[in-house]
Amino acid sequence: MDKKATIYDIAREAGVSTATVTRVTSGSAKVKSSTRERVQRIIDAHGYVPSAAAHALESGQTHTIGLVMPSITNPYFARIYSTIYEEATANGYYVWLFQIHDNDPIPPNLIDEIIRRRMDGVIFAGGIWSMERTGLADALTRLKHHMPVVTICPPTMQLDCICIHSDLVGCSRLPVRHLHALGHRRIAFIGGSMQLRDSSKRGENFLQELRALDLPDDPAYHVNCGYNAESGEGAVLRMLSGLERRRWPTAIIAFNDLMALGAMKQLKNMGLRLPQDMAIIGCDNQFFCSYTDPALTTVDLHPEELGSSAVRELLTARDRAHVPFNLMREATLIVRESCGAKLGYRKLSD
Amino acid sequence: MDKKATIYDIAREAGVSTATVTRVTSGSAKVKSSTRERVQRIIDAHGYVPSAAAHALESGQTHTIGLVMPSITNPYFARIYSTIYEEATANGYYVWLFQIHDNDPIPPNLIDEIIRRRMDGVIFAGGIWSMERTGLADALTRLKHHMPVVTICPPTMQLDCICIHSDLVGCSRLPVRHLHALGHRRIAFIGGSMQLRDSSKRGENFLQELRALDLPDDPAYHVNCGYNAESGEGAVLRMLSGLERRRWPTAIIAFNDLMALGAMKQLKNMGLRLPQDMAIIGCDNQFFCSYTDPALTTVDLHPEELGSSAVRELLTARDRAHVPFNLMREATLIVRESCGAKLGYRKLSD
DNA sequence: TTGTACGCGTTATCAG
DNA sequence: CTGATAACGCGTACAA
Repeated sequence: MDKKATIYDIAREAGVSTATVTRVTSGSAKVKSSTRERVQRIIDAHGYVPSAAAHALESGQTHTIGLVMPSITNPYFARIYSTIYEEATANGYYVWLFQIHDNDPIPPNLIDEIIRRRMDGVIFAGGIWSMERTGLADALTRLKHHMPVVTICPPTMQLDCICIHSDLVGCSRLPVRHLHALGHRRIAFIGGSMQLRDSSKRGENFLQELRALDLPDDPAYHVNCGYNAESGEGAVLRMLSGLERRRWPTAIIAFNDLMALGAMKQLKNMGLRLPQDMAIIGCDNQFFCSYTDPALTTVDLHPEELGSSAVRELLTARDRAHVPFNLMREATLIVRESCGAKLGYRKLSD
Repeated sequence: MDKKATIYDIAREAGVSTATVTRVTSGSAKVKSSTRERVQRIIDAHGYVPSAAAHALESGQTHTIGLVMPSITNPYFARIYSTIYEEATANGYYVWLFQIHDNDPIPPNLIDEIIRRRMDGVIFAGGIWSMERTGLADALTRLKHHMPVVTICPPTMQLDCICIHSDLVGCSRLPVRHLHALGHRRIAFIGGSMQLRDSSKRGENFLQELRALDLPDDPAYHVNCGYNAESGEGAVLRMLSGLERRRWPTAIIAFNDLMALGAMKQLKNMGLRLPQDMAIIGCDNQFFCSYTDPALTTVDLHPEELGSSAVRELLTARDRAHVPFNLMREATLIVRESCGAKLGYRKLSD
């Protein structure tokens, strides 16, 4: 951590101009090979590396894209981050991750920071619940003034930017149809922070699907809560203990796999056998789905593809006119054992 | 994305000098309040935010710390990242995450990038397996020339920097003693990429613990493999199918919870009851441990505390002489149900 | 309380 | 092939 050499030091020591040093470091222009070697030797001796700040100042580019999302402690977001990182790196960009907390407003100085750093673009990713976040719309508006913005979220708000999202309809339809085909009639839905019948696309779609199949649309079957394993436990407990046994649902669709995990634990604690007494479906196809007992049937939203598309759209956004648009990736049902489909199990329509 | 206003534009439009604009944005020095308001109005109108690059160039500080670690797709690292992020943010620093791939050498241009960006410090975190990574020592040496470096890893290599690590002895001792106290005598160890009896502290400690308790130290009980759930499945299958049933271990210690998860699945597939037929202990105390069936007994290495300590040490490193040292956080055994301790279950010493 | 002028480290342009 | 020099945007002495 001695005082670091600058391009001037290198130039002076090598007896050349700074321009020539740049020519060597950037590798591009023609330099007599003897000069190049001499300069390179000095560079190596000092461990000289050009400063990104000075370069950014001069070029106006930082080769950095910002990524704003909830904690990667949630493995769904970890997957999105990872894929964005890979795609960006492959294109010569670096990703800078900023975390926001669920239910908290977007910190205004976070937005400032992204602008201050003059990033070349930003991706906002967040589940449906965060889209109603205080300050989101303002944040995007400010950001859009400075750089291209891509969001990974349901197109429920008019965000006026490129929006890449998963298949919210399929995400509700697939599990409902699957359960219906297996003979289930009383199907419950737990999780999310949405108000069903209100703003949430996901909830709306679930209800719509139920109605399309002529299934009971009992408010007692909808538990509105968080989206982690603990909420899953609580949701099941609250729902079932508030219901006579004969009115219990025979299947539960969870907002995500985390909730399903909690729900399964609670159901087992209550002495229910899975999938015989209760079928369950999660969402996200997380790594642990194959390892639950029974293995969890779930919906894959293909977050990896959302992430890499987001990067590609962002990186090409500069060359296009600003035309906001939406892109959707279809959902896929991953059938495992938590509904009994593979056991040939079929619920009596009781 | 119009051309962005610079401090000059603001100054000109407000009829003041750039110095005054700085005084307003930095909020510090005395400015006549009428001037301040006028300038601020122009700033707001343009959405002007000073450039970090220019600032960094001028101040020599980026308020950025780099973090290099394996994919946060592994929830253990996700936890470390999150806590580092929080601690850094609380101190006015931002964290820039760089991912390295297991078993790959450290990409040299990654190191260049960190130096180029003139970060104020770097934290290297990585499990024991990555410490033998090609190029790690070189990378650290280069980096140390430019900025303070803190590593979160076992102090097995002479890295000559501040090293924060978890309790590798306790991490082996705790589970072995626990199982021993429950009556287990044949204890196996799966996972990691280490060569037991060789470089790995973790493996060494396990063997040492076995010997201290006079337990059989059978090479067939040590399966060297990866460290994810799939490896756990494979390890169990390979180990048990290579052994007559009467020689099977009665307990398995897994390198981490991921492996334990896979192991449990495989054990159940083979028709074993947990914990009656096989006890199992993981490591890391990940969120899913409470949700496995049976709930997984594990060791908590307190990665959160490692992370926040790392940040604190890094941020104060500049003010101290360069004295490399090690810091250790003790491990804790988290007893759940996968060994039967809570059921009062006690293995016959067969 | 405000303004002037220079340095921060690079790259690009233009001239040689 | 190489060198001089002007930006790039900001903060900070120093002066007024």
